[in-house]
Order: sequence, then C-alpha cells, then structure tokens
Amino acid sequence: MEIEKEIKQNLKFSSEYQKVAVNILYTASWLSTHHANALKPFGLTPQQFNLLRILRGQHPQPATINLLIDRMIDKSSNASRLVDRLLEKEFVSRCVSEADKRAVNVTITERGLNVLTQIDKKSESLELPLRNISEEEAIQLNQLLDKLRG
Amino acid sequence: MEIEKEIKQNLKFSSEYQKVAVNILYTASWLSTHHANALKPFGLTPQQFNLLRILRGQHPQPATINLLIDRMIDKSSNASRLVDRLLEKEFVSRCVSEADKRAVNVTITERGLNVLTQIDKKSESLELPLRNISEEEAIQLNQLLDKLRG
DNA sequence: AGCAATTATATGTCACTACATCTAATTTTA
DNA sequence: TAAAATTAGATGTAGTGACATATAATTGCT
Repeated sequence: MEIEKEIKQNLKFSSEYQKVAVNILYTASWLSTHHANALKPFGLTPQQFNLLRILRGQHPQPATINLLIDRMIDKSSNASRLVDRLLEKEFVSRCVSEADKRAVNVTITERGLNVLTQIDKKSESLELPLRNISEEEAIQLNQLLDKLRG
Repeated sequence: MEIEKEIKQNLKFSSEYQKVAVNILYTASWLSTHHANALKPFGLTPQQFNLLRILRGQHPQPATINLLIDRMIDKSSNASRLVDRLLEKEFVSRCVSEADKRAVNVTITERGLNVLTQIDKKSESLELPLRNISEEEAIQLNQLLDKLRG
C-alpha cells in the first residue's frame, strides 16, 4: 500500500525525498515487527538474534564487545547489556580476556547454536514478508539503499 | 557503501532478500540518527516532531489520541506519553472533550507552531542526507518499498 | 432503566536506543 | 619509569516500542 494511505497523511509530502524518509522508517518498523513476532517463540529479540548470529560467525572463536558493536546493525545498541540477557538464557558464555584484562571474550554456547539452527529451519517465516518483490527488484532496492547512504 | 561492508559481515548473505531486510533496518537506523541530531537543538525527538506535525495538520482543530495513533509512523508508540512530554514543553494543550468525556482534545500551541516554523527553515538539514539519490531514483525507491509491504 | 460490551485513554513493565559518566587496564610519551 | 592519554567495558538515565492491564465513559441490548 502507498505510504500516504498507511499513515493517512492528508497533506501531501513536500518532496519525494521526504516521502523516502517516511517510507524507510515506516517499512523498517513494519519489518522489525514481523521479525520480532517470528523470533518470540524462541525467546529472542531481533537485537539478541543479530548478536547471536555474529557470534556464530566467529565460532569457535570468541568475540569482544567491541567486535560485536562493530558488526551490529544498530551501532549504539548496548552490547554489554544484550550479552547480559543472552547470558541469562545461557546462549553465550563470557570471560575476561587473559591477553587484555579490560576486554571480555564472549562465545556462543551449544545451546545458542541450537536455537539458531532451529530458527534457520523456520527462516522462511523471517523472509516471507519480503517475497512481494522479485529477486531482480530486491537487487535494485539494495542498490538504491546503498547509494542513498552515500 | 555496500551494506556488507558497513556491518563487516564476513559471511555472505544467504539471499538477496535477507540483504534487503538488513539494509532497510540499517538505513532506517542511519536515517533516524540524522533526524534525531537535526531535531536535538529544538528539544524535540523524532517521535515528538512527528506528532507535532500531525497536530499542525489539524490546527486549529484539536486531535484525539486515537487520531494521533492512527497517523503516526510507529503505530504502537505511546501517544498518551508523547503528549505528556509535549505538554511539559508547552508545545501542545490538552483538555477533556465535552462531547465524549473519555476522549481528550490535543491542540498545538502557538509555541508549538513556532518551533515547527523554525524547523521548516532548517529543513534542508533533515533532507540533506537523502540527496545522494536523484528524484527519479527516489520515486523508484518509494515504489519498491510500497510494493515490498504488499 | 439496567447490565454487558465496547471504546478512549492511562498506566505499568520489560527491552532497547542514545548518550553521559565511571572504572580499570593498557599504551603513549616525556 | 611515572604521569597522561587512550581504550574496553560497565552503569545510570531519559525516551521510546511492545504489550498487558486498568479505569472510566459511552453504547448496545433486553
């Protein structure tokens, strides 16, 4: 549906650029709602899931908090506290680095790997809402977003 | 920059669709950071600004909380509490509706209109980060996002 | 009229973003 | 090598999103 109708904007957008801004924010909100709902049965928030995937990418190597921040989608999310929550669920382990006692090494646990495997099996449900566009269009959309950010 | 490089993804995306998802979320985060920074000098958050613009669209008519929720970008944001904050800053006034004592009428104040006028004058700074794409591309991007949401 | 259902909004809680500040460890530099 | 600067991370706070529940007013039903 056109973005004007979704937010029942009675005043026209002053420019196509302003519309792009609202459209991206609105679509991101729509997407992360879908995302959050799909992950809820697994006891993970989208941010926790993102962090866990980064840790799987490193496995069996650990990651420091700084490495996690570097690779997260939302940079200024609070990696320390996200790790806290994953620790409570025993999806990760954490220990002070021997080489640099300021740093901590975070590693995904077997349990963490298992939950990701389960989610992988249901990954269509994460991508399903995106199938309204063709792969060709997806490529085009990615190019435009990359270009937008400069 | 390509999204893979921004989040230093060492593992390739499993599909162009997964990349679309990450790209939209990342771009929205990038955009709302710019947005928040541009609004900070005026003492407004993006959500408060969005709400205030809706109220300007209604002015001099008031809006109920329900009308605000209906038109907000983030639907389940908490309109009541956003209004609380705008009230503290005296950008809006609030009073119980005579016709329906459950409802409240929220109206933008002169002060609220003034701050929006000031922001309008600096609106290039809100749109500046978007000028990396042409108007043609902006139209295309809007069409793709609208189509994506089905 | 009288009671149930609905509606408009408020409030409480948890997780998260953004940002400032703090501590401790390491590196730099004089 | 000792002080200064930097770095890694933890912690505190305000604002917000998502969601559940509460309250009060209104509407619908009989």
